[in-house]
Amino acid sequence: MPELPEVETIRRGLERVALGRRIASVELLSPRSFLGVNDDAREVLIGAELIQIARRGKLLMLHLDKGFTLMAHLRMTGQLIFRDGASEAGGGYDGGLCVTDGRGSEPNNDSETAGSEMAGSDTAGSETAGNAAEADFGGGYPSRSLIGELPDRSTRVVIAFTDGSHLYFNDQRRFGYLKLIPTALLGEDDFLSRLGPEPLDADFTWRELRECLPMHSSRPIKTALLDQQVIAGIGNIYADESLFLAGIHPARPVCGLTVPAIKRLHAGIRSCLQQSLDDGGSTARDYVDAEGLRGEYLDLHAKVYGRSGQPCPKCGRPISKTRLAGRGTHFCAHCQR
DNA sequence: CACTTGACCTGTCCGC
DNA sequence: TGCGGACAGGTCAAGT
Repeated sequence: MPELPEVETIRRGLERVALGRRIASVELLSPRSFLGVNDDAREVLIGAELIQIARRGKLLMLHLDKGFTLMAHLRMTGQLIFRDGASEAGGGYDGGLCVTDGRGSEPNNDSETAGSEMAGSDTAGSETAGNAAEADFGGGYPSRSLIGELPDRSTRVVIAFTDGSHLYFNDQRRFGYLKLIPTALLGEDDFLSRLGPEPLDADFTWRELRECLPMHSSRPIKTALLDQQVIAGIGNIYADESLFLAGIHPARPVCGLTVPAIKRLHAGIRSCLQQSLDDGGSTARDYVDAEGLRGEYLDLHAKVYGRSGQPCPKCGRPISKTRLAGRGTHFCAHCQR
């Protein structure tokens, strides 16, 4: 589940490999995964250069020249995967409107696009999985799509660049989306404009945390942490992890938090996010070895998440699991009060 | 008003 | 073996 560290990892990866590329075509295999597409979209997208990649919370913003921005929210199962040139041409899609350069947008593309992808100019030997090219990159929900052949059945949008490279938006469950909006209107986006502070910013102090928390509310601290309007970027995994590090019970009311507890929580949030970021989130590199995708991801990043019944790393008592605000919640009943 | 639950979606895992 | 159901969780909408 891509949370702040994973999304930031993707931002850095795409910045490294995709910046400066120019869009040749965009194919919507799942139109619902791409918001804000209208008659003007084609004109905006085709020929646009990717000039900057920013992040706010779990939201990625791919800034294009021409004054437009492609927002990407991966939600649960989203992935952004960049492949440098020589990828298998996109044929046999199951439909959907298709914004391409050569011809108009054709709702039916079966035979049309089959061979239309310009044969890569620098098609080398090109290995598939295992030995990814230097410029390949993938991040998001850990699945084999990160290293497998693309497009695959969870591919929703394919962005082809003029140099033959591709950016794939994959999303098994279609919760995520791409959204095209004028950069000048970013501030009016409902979700973006209401996001809380960035927990990894240098000026996010414990006082800042106290300020953004609803200190008079009796709602459980965990649900406050999950609220993107309170703090941006924390999801279920890092909420559980932060609270464990801070020794705070997830159901504890916000109004019951003392200053020392808030300081511990502040430290816990920052350290688990930073730690995960240092580990590179969950990117394709973690999965080159194939076996045990899930296990490795959780081993790397979780002390309590997904470990119910296993011994608490602090006291050795078994980790508990309950439901809070409809979410699986993992904690140590002894260490977290 | 404050908080909880359901819907969205699809792949995986478990039990019968 | 096959099938049904529970489960996973980010966010919004609806419900309590």
